[in-house]
Amino acid sequence: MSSRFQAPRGTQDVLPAMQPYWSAINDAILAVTRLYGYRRIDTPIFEAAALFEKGSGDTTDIVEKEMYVFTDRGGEALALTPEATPAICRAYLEHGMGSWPQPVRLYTTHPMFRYDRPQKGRYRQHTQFDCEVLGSGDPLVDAELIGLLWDLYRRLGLKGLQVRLSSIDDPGPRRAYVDRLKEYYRPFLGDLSEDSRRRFERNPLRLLDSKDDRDAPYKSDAPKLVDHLSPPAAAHHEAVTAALAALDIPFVIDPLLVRGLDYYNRTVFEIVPVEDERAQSTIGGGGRYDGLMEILGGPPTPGIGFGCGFERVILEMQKNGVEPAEGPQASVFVVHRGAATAAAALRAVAALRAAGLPALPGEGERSFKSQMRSADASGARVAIILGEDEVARGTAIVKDLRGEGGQREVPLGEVAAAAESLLASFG
RNA sequence: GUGGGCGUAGCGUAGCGGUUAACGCGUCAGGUUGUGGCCCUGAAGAUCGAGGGUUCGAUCCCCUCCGCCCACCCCA
Repeated sequence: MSSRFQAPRGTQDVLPAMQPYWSAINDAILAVTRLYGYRRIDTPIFEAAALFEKGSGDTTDIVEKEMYVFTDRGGEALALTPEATPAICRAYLEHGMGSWPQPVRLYTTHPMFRYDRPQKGRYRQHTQFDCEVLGSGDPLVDAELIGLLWDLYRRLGLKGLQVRLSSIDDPGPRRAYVDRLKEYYRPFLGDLSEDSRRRFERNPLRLLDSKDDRDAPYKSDAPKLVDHLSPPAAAHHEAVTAALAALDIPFVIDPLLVRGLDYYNRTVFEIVPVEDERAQSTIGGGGRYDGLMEILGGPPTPGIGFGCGFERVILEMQKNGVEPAEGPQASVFVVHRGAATAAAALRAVAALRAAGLPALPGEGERSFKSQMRSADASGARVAIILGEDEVARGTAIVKDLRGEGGQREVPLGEVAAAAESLLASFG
């Protein structure tokens, strides 16, 4: 057992039984992106490692300790994509999308790789639905983007979700705020948790996000970034909240919301189940990144985007009791027995499929009983039975598997038509 | 990376320091002459996660590793 191969840690097989969830999400994505005017883009599974080191920020956890980096045979330093935004921005610059009509709305679904300790809702390979709007700094775009994601969840039947919104200002004013925050915390440094002391040096904004009880007393009185925004960022934030209100999207301002990527400015948001205390429950999040294109060597180009994890959305769907319909099953099962019937069975199955009916052949070596059991297990509603006697007569039996099991004999050439009319009679 | 819990056939479980490790579901095969769903019978299927140690003897005790789960960190 365990000496056999297993899927690598933190990865999983998506078995047939789970595929309806994936299809439901993909269908909903297709519908919603079409309605909102987003066009699909697919970027490579791996990119230059430096793209993420520069783009995501080389002090972020994603880059510092979670990236799958490797050197290929040509000596290139590559990384399995840990997040989509830098890759899509790279594509924007590489293909001159700046000369397309602005803004450019793009989406993708893409596997993401992060070398993290797996737990529920967190995997080393996961799949994200990702949307980016490039070339617009309009706050209405922020609201529209959030609205798209909200719409998606609604279509998937998710309830009890909440948008958490904040603004982390622009880099200059944010630095000023961070200084003020550090001044506030400096006198208490000795009382803080070890983690928070580390944050004080490396990422002071995270101080506000601490879950350690020792830090709690200081959090409430700390100056909040949203309350001290620079005038342009404040106006932007106001406009976003007004737009969300106009769209009837319920949201709360969460001053403690800090996202873990360096490139964010102004709008940041997450969508979470309201009554879920689990740590890994965020099912979508993103923000604005007006400075990223320049970091990547391009012209100043504002942008905003989000990532949404399929696996977590599925967990949420299950929690909500959403059960996507199974895909199409065989509706006709062709039972046959004996060497002389093999060719007729093949032709019957082919004729059924040609008529658009999902059809499955039985295994001619097995008994009729066994094949009929298979027919039942397959979910088929009609069985075609080809015994040696029938084939010799040039006929086949068409049997109703739903009710009492009535059957009739028809000429071989009429099998598909007979099955079709029987299926039609079921309504 | 840190701390804690867990790991018995495909799935869900029982079990005990000592004869052939049990049950349900599932799978396969039968239940008379060529026919499903219910029912009955039978069979296959587990080196009791892996490796090492303690012991006369370990699935059950100890160590290491692997994996899963939970929390932290962080994130989708």
